[in-house]
Amino acid sequence: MRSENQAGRLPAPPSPIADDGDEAHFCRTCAFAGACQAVGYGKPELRELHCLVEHVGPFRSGEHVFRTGNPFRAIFAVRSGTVKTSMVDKEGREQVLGFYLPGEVIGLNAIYPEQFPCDAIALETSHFCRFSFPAMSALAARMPAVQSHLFRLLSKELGSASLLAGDHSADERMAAFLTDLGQRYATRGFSGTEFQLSMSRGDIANYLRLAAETVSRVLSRFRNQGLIQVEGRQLLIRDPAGLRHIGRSLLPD
Amino acid sequence: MRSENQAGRLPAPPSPIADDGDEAHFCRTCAFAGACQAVGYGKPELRELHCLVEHVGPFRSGEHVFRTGNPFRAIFAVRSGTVKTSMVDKEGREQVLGFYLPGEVIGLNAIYPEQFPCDAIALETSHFCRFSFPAMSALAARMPAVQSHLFRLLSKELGSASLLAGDHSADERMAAFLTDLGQRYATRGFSGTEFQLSMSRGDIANYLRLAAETVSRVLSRFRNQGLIQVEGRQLLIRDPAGLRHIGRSLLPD
DNA sequence: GCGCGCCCTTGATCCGGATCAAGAGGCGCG
DNA sequence: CGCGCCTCTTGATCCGGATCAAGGGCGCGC
Repeated sequence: MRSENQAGRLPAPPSPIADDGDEAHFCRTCAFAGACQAVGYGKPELRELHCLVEHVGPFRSGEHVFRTGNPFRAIFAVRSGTVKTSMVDKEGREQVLGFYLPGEVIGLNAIYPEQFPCDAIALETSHFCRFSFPAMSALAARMPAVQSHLFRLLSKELGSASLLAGDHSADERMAAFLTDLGQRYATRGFSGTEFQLSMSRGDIANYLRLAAETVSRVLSRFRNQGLIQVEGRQLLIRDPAGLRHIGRSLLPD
Repeated sequence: MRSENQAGRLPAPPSPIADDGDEAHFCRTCAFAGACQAVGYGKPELRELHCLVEHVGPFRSGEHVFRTGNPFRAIFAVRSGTVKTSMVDKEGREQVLGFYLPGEVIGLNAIYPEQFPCDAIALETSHFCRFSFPAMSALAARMPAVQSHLFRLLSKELGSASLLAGDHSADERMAAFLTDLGQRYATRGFSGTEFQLSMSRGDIANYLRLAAETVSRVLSRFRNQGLIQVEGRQLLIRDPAGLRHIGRSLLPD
């Protein structure tokens, strides 16, 4: 399990790290930024939200943030690094459920079963904000903005979960995956066209329900078609519109 | 679009209809029963929850409960009948997202986008309870039980959405589908082994990401193996354990 | 009653992606 | 430095399920 922290051969772009924030501004790129803005900076409620946060990490590549069956006590926002969530089915096969970038939230699917239904594994050295869920719920009851923000986070994840469900070709899946990743990086203020794939081909394949060989082949084909430039895990999207068009049936709008 | 309401050739079992309830008891099989029980019957809060409900229907087979793009104002609990939710992608292909039985809730994935991201279409004559979402949110802020119930509903749906995502054989999907349907009927107090499939083979196929022909073939095979008895849309599960075993990799526990 | 359309079933063929196989490149470690 | 492991790539073959095709049953409207 080598550390992904060191730069690779190529000059790596600055590592995506969510803005650290401070008492007054909190993390600007954080998934809860909206909730904070809604109540206005400096209000006592923001201080309360800020207080129930605990910074945890670093987790090195391969380390678990939580494990299947752990009692559910908190949700986590990614501060830096990348995480994958995955389930292991009864036959011992891993199922990658998703990848989470700085500013995104993991653990929401643990609310109902009251224990984590999946593992969360760091793909590179990562840091998190830990939000105690009981405290968060109590705060939500007093702050409508926080409550509706939680509802929206949950509902949003519902929407994205149904995306990878359809029956689509390997090309469509791959194109949509890369486009989506780029968009999410862009949303958080990083480059949406040039970034590191922090997960292995095997993880991508598993997530997209393809074989690792197929992922490799599709990436090669995209490279030959001039859609992307890819060397190891370093990716450059040369034709974002073309890529988006291939994956259009899986992508919103 | 013929009405599914009339009984078929076979003597149909009593049509699943969620208990109508009254001011004191509300719908016992309803998805919100838990929230009501949590605060105790007869309390003023229950009256409030009961008050924000509006009964709507009947919707005949093929009619829309809501359409993609409709502004989101309310969620719906199925009171009687069955609904499918589906999206139509940019190529005009339909994607069935789910089937909802009496007592289950539709519309949760509309919270984030603030408009319905899918269509909801009655598969047989159906009735609903309509919960105004703004009113529900306001109530949730005052009643922790309602709030946590909403969180749990959302989180639960997150869990089930990731089920059909994996790459599984047609047999596994079909077995898991039938087992799941049976379980859900059983949870609501109906027979879990004998019921009507209220959706067409085409809808099942679309939902499971299979061809309609494959669904037909798998059902025939299951019948020949003595796992089920099926005549048209009337289904009897003869070997629940066997069926569950085939679909085990998709099923919880 | 008769014909038409829809849903369902079953058979034949085809194809995308899985699987099997082999080899290359990089990295950590002894 | 050399070895072994792991990841990635590329080629060859295979298979499950899609697609194409045909036919039956039933409900409904004329």
